[in-house]
Amino acid sequence: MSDKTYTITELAHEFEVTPRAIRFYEDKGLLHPGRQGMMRVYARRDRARLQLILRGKRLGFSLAEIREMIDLYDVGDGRIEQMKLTLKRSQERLSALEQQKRDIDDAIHQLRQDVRIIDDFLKVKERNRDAPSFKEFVQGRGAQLAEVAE
Amino acid sequence: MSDKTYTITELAHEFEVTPRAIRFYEDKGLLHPGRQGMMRVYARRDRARLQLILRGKRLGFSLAEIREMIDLYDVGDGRIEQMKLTLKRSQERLSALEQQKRDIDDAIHQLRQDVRIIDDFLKVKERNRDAPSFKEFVQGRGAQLAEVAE
DNA sequence: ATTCATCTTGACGTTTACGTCAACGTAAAC
DNA sequence: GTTTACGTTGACGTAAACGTCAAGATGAAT
Repeated sequence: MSDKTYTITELAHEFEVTPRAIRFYEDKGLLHPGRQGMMRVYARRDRARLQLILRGKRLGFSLAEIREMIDLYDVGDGRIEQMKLTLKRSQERLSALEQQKRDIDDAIHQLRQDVRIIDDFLKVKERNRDAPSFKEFVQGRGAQLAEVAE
Repeated sequence: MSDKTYTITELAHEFEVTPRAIRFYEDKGLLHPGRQGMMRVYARRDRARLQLILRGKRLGFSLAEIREMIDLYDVGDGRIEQMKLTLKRSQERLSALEQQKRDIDDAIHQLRQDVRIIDDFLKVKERNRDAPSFKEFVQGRGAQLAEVAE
């Protein structure tokens, strides 16, 4: 059951990528769709993989890295040593992702702060045409704005 | 006070990039260090910018995107209309980052789950040489593993 | 039978983000 | 004064990730 299949353009439309890109992922070993004559046939599994690929891209990973990640799932019923290696690699990936999460949390935090400062400044200016300059306004609020702006 | 400066190789070592890369960022308008004769002189501000650039890269943004982000800080004391635009752009960036955060949270969640499954499986195997196959083991634990593996 | 839509496989082009020389300037060290 | 260390500007090379034709196969529609 649930043996639904997709053509390449169906998937392309659904995920807003070009068929060319999908074939390219196959060339690079990230997808292995079935064939029906010449045509590629994508199953549920391939769809799931494509989702993984695109999420990986959104997170800034290279196709080679994404391939490594996907290969972790291809353990099948390999030997135990192989699975231990997979486990180790997975844990390393996890650490990298957690680092990235810290990066993004920082970025969000700072950007929120800066957005707020600009917003506040604009509000002040609205009711007081000759309020302090932006630079004075920024000083003492310890934003990244003050560090990066000249 | 705090007018410390850096040479290009100092920064390169500190952040583990090549001088070539730093010059490249300048070519692309992401940095504007001072000069002392021929040589570039990097101040606190430039260092902060370089940090922003590298964090942006770790998050998978292109240099062009990072430049747009940095330019948001270059508002200076521009006209109010300009600052309103900056505010809007910043809020859009914020939305994008929040989307990315959801992506990464998902990825971390799933990877943790999968790591746990593999770990459990290996433990079972350790005390019971002819335990169920990995595929059977995975079934019914609803991991992504089951979807993506063939 | 032929037109049309959709697929296929090359093959070459393009953009991004640097790496890698080459040739030269400058300032301190011997 | 010349070697050494570090800087500079081109200019060309390259890997990744596709885009963009070109030329042909296939199956459904007219």
